[in-house]
Amino acid sequence: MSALLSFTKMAFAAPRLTIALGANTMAARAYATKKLFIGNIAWGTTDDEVKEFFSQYGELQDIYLPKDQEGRTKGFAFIEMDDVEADKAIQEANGREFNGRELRVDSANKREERPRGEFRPRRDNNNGGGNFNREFRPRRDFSNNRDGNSERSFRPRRNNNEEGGERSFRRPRKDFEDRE
DNA sequence: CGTGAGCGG
Repeated sequence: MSALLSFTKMAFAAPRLTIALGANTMAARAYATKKLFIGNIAWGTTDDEVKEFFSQYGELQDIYLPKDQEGRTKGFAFIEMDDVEADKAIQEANGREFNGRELRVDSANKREERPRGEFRPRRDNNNGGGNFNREFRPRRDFSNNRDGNSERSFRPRRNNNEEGGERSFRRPRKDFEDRE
């Protein structure tokens, strides 16, 4: 009984092992890191702001935010940090407001982890529901002029606009008057 | 771009 008690006491009293890292922290990065995808970032957000925001969950091993020519964020970022801290960041930072926008924090595994050339739909904004079922609409068939003759189905409309009485005046052929 | 769903080097 007492042995069991002491065991549980030890288990619960086990101090959080704090490994005193030496000079090079990078070499001591024995634990896994995780990359996070941060979405819905406000336009004017900078690297330091993102870094500062997520440093409260742990030390950032990497941070990258794509920007356009004017230096503004494209709206998302990638950070890399310790695994458990990254999970903590997902739990706590996802949905939190940052610069007026609700952040979306999730693990990032889409671009470079894509195994084979899977089909990646670009922005399909045809139905705003967010589902990517691309309804394929066959475009109009203009292929019936492949023989190049007069079998085309499209005929240019005659110009019948009589705006202000000034219809398109067609000059009479002088050949007739001169000839006859 | 009176931008706002997404996944970088």
